[in-house]
Amino acid sequence: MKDCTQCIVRNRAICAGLEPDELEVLGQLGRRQRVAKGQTVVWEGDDSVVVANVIEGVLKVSMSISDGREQIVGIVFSSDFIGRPFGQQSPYSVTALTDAELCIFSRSTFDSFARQHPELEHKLLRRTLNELDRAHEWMLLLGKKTATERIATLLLEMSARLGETGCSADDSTLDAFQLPLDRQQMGDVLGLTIETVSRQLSKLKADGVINLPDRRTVAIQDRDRLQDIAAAA
Amino acid sequence: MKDCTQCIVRNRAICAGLEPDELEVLGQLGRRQRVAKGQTVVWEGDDSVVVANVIEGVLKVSMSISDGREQIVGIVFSSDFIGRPFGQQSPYSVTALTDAELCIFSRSTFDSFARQHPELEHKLLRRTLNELDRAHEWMLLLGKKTATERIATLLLEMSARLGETGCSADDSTLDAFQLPLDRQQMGDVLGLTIETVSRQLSKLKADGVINLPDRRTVAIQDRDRLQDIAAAA
DNA sequence: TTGTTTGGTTGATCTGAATCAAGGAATGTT
DNA sequence: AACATTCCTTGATTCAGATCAACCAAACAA
Repeated sequence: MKDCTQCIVRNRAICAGLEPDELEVLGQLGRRQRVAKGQTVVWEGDDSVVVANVIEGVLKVSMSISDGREQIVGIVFSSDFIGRPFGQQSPYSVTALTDAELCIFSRSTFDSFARQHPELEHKLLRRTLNELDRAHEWMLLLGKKTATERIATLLLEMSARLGETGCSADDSTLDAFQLPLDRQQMGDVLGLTIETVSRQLSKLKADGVINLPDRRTVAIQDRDRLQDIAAAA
Repeated sequence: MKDCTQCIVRNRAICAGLEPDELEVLGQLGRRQRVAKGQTVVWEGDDSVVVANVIEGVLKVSMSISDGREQIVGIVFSSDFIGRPFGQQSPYSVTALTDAELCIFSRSTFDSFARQHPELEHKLLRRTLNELDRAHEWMLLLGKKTATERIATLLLEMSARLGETGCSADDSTLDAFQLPLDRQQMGDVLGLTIETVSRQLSKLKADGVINLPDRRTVAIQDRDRLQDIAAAA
């Protein structure tokens, strides 16, 4: 990798806060890699050989049962971190939902660099704590929410996360956006089938809460109502 | 607190690995506190004022929806860490399932101590990564597993975690143990109702996979079969 | 243009778990 | 011992979401 100082996720990824000389060293350890939509970069159960920063694109983190049932346990965006540091095996797979660009490190190399740079470990800790919070939210959704509530929650979450740019000012929650997920994947995040997802979306559209100009785009028409539905109010 | 070096979770809690002088300082910052079964030590949505190590006992970590639906998102045992460091608010409640003893720190005090002790943050990071792995496992369970599979998974998990003592040698998965949860709480962990939990337990008993000598105790009769059920094999 | 494929919708039916409803068995109280 | 109370089990019924089954529409290929 040439120059981390020019990286577009420089201020949002875990590398933020490193001193120029440290960044220089880290830059030498990583390499940029493009991955095509659909490509899997980490396999569940395999040795955890790489970790990475997401520079561009959206990826899914998923786990599955032997008979093929799959649960998406996370969706990762630009500037997020992927992979399982400090662990022998990766408990999940990571697959690109869109074409993506990553900044990849060998896991063991990254581990030892991190151990020598407390600031980096601190960033990673905060990030992991946030992810854990999100996982807990999702457990509440999967354990207790109805299909409508789940769909509403997902749409609001996607709207918020696709709107995050890191530039504090315009962390505008988007009212119209492209879903990086197809219906099957939405089902796999929400613990629902493709048909239920489709029906619930149609219902929200019929009720005037959202609009669906085409397969992949969602336009939120009545955010307050969507929020009420998501919160079961 | 008098003397951390005598603490029974000394070698398993995040304080493990601190130098004697650091441990001395940390000891001054914390205080021991007993909590009775049923008592809540952290409230969802409140300012995150305390964090703690669990010295003795079992606690639940839970989140809820305004209408009262509750999901248990974690169960915490002796030597585990509770609370949300580096965060303004606690996203969950923590409630004692048995009488318990904690080693409590003010959150802000703990945060700054941690920032000055990379070794501690590293321990906390590893612990948080493990918890995240467990949360992901549970998302798979909540999103995709059947009632029987969920019960089987819970019993195996409780057997394993109650068996962990930190002494590497006897991390024996227990074949008989006392559940720290009642039926309602089992339902709240598994995303099931009390009736379904009861029926599935009765079924496993009828099939000779487990025995239920009394309300709270479980004896695993056929661990292989239980594992097959949990893994959907 | 006409197939073909892929992804999405909608309808009909089924089913696993929820809900509703009684009891029963421990545990605690007077 | 008699009575609550709490917790659990079991049965009957219902229902939200799964499954099964067509069909539709956009994207692509020939």
